[in-house]
Amino acid sequence: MNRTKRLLEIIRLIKNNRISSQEELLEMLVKNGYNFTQATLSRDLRLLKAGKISDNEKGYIYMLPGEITDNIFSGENLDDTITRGILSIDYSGNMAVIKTMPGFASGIALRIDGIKAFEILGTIAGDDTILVIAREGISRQALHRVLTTAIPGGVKS
Amino acid sequence: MNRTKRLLEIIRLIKNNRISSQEELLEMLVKNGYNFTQATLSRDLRLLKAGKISDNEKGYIYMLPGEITDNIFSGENLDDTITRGILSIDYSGNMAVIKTMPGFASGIALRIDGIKAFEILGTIAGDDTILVIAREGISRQALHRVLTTAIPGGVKS
DNA sequence: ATCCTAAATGCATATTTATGCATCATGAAT
DNA sequence: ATTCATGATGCATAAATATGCATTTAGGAT
Repeated sequence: MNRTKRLLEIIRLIKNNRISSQEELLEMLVKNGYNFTQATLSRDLRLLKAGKISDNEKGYIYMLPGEITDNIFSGENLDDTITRGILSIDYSGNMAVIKTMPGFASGIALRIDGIKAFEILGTIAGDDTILVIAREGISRQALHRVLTTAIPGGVKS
Repeated sequence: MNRTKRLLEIIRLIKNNRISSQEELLEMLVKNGYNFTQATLSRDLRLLKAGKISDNEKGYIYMLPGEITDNIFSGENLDDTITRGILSIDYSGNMAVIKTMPGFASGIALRIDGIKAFEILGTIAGDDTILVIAREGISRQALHRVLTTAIPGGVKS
């Protein structure tokens, strides 16, 4: 039983494809070695808060909450600022502690919240420190990958 | 036979309400004097490129392209928001992560601190997130019970 | 007016998604 | 270890949504 892994795969598939039905998505997952039913997939999608939005090519496709708000925070100038604002990322237990330049923490936390990553339960920002709490079962590597994705330009960890 | 007028009414209804099914929407429209069937409504919604997105209260609701981002906060009256301000509670390890509407975290954390529960070591509040750290050995269920007590009527998870 | 065409709609039904219930797995409490 | 509670899942089916086809409607063109 590996629900977390399956959910992450579902996220990946939705992000990288235009999927217009659960049947279609299920087929992909089965092809990738997962074995379960549409009923479970329906529940998975609800967990991920996936929605269906209009698409020119395929009528309607699934999307994840993060994909919508994403571009709001993804201004190029902002990216540079954020990258430079981050001083370090360290891990402890299922948390990451991000040190930033004074005053940058809340802005960067906003950015991290913006991607609405399944792996991240939430963030709390002070003035120059952010605490990122990972969902249970998420590995340090996975968390780190999500964070570096959220913060373009990469980080020297 | 005034499709345009009907479409505008549909837009108005979707913008001002949280509608979770065509049946529900159709009922409203019929009550407003329109007379047609679900089949037509389905076609109307496709025309408007309406989509369905996740909603905390009603599961999934219809939305129109463009007003995607403001859906979470629309239609809330700010009076009973202390409880309504809570969007979700998740658990990881011996912590709970409470997501709130922006700005409400500290107020709600204050309330949680107020009950001085033995089970809770402390809370940290950002702008829209609260981290609740449980005493060692406290089960997730116990923590959840304490929190639901601290926040009457606030949580359904 | 008559005819023609394209859009709009209803009806019946297909397709898609959600869910009640039973079962099995997992982990905590005793 | 045993009992209990909780969560995850499948199965069967309900609920929700989309659609093929026939019919009607609204404008034009003659």
